[in-house]
Amino acid sequence: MKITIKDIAKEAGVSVATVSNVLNGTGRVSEETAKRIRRIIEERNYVPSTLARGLKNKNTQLISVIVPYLKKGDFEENPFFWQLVSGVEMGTKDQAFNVMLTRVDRDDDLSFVKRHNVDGLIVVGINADSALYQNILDLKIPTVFMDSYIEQPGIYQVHNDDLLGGYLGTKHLLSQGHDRIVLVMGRLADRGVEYQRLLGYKKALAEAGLAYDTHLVMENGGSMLGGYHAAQRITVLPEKATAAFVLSDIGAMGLIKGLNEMGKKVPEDISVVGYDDIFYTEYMIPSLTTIRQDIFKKGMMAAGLLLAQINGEPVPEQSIFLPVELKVRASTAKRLEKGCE
Amino acid sequence: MKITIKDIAKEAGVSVATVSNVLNGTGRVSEETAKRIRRIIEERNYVPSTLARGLKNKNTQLISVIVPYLKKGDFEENPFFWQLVSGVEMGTKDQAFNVMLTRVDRDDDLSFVKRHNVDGLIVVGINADSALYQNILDLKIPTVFMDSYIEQPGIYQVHNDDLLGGYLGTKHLLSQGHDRIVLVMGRLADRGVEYQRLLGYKKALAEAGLAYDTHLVMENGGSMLGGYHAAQRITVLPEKATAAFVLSDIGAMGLIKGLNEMGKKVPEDISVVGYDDIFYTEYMIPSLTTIRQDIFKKGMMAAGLLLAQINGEPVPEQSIFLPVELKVRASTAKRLEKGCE
DNA sequence: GCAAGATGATTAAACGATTAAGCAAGGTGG
DNA sequence: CCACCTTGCTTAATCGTTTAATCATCTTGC
Repeated sequence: MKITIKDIAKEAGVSVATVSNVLNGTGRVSEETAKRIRRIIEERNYVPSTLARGLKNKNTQLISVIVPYLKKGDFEENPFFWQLVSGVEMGTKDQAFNVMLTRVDRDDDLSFVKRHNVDGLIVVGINADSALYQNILDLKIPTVFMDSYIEQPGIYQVHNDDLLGGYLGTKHLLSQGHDRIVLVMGRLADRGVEYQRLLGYKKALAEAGLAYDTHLVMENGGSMLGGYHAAQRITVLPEKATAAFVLSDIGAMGLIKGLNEMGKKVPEDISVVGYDDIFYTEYMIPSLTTIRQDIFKKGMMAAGLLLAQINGEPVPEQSIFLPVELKVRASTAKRLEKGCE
Repeated sequence: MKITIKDIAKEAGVSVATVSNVLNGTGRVSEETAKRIRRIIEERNYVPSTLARGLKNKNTQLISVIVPYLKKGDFEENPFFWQLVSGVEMGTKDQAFNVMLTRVDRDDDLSFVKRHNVDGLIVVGINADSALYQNILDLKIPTVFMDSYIEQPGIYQVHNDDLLGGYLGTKHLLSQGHDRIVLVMGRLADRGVEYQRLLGYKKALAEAGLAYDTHLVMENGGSMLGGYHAAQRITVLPEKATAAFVLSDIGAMGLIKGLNEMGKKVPEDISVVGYDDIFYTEYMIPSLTTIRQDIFKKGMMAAGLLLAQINGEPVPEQSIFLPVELKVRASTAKRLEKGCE
């Protein structure tokens, strides 16, 4: 049977109010009494219940990370999320907050937020035009969006500089002499992370005086399987391409696998750049040139931003942009003359 | 301001007890009143607070998954955990339970369990001889251990048949003509998953009439970096080995990378078998022969077992063993005559 | 026509904390 | 010496829900 504040009070010969006061450092309690109570708390290994506390105070020291399902009932394989969630968990650790992990589908209900009186939300990769987005806003609790590029004011957000990422990846390939660069992405949209990266891609092309060719942009390549299928599409292109920029590392992995099976060598025949720098890119064969974002750190930052909001601390920045970095590895190489046209 | 049971009661013109009764289906409420109350609940979008409910009932519809840190402050990169946690989350979904994710270090305190009145625990990969294990047992709440091979009776556990896995992997290599098979593992112990797999390895060797050679067993190869370093150790072996069985896929990936850098071809020069069948093994180059365990399903089973316990349902099996399966892919091949001695 | 049982509701205590308000005892100033 | 302030505690209400106990009506059987 769990030990409560009453037990402590009884043993110390004081009222529960006094115990509560030493617990919260409020009110006037003599040092002598306080010491005695603290000793008993220690001895009895008493931990106040957040349930009872939360009922009174309207806070639960619980935040929830909301991660979308890829497809109904299908789980998102991208290790990206694991790193992110690990970061969030890390970011809450020293503040005695705990993390609830919730995977939601587009039309899932969010009643768990009310039910559990969750203090705040970290939402990953939700499009601003989805019904889910509105449902989340309607909850009216502290929320941080990650990788959402929401334009509405007053929204707390954390992202990386995705436009720069798209630019750097493309620039790198251009600098190696590639001028027909396939862009493999998940879904072509007019917003969101992939859109930003697309803008970066276009910017780099424009700077190099190259035209933006929609034939080179391939959708449904965000997953490993999607990237794999993109390999075929690349090889049947009317005009040969010598490089591909895949907007996710897992997609890049799939693509390289597919190219391999079709007898194309990476990077000799075709260079590939990924995106994210998930944990194993260095160990791929060939190791993957990619745009690094510090995913773990991003999770920690989001947690920090959320907790500050919850604790009512002044939070100046409403939108945090973290840097990205080009990691050049073995999957990209100078365009060989033999390879062209 | 959150809407409470009182608001519903007032609007329906009844007492809160009546509302509570229709909420819980207990007590006698006329169909007419019940219908009216349900309508109002629907309209007002009322969700009862688990906080208040839990305070009275001693349950919170919250379970916690406890995942160990690899090192202090360092996050465990293995996507294994993500699949597992996803499985657990999936397994709780239809029962309105939520999942708290907690990464704990050996000496971390578990007070969050008491604080949040967590209903149950799913614990991954904790050794039975650790202090953490005792601390968890001392909490005296429903718990399911995964991959722990605890011999104490009365403990609920879920694992795969790791001995069989070790056996199948080794047998496969033997059947391809390899007779010096390196075993790369995390830590040599006398218990736990790796020990079981080691037993399987030994069993297969014994059946083939081969001696168990401790020089072939390499520790600290559980991580990607560990596997990478094992490559060197393998190549300097006094008597050449033509195959390696790595007890984790990420270790195998590291090993293959290492071998590659040392000019050794997989599988031509050396065959490699992994363990787990994490999501990308098929996309590795070469694709990885491995022992498949259905990690997602394991998570779901663990959740099911835990919830049954929490709900007081009769749970006959205290230890669930899930099958494993050998997935033969491209990282293993027949031993070439040129390769021996 | 009346006791007894059903039916459908209400009242009130309880869960484990917090916190405003109250109160007793000792100290201080005029 | 008395009013008043401190100090250190207690009392009691409250948070949102459940549930045992109670109660008022209405049926029903005899």
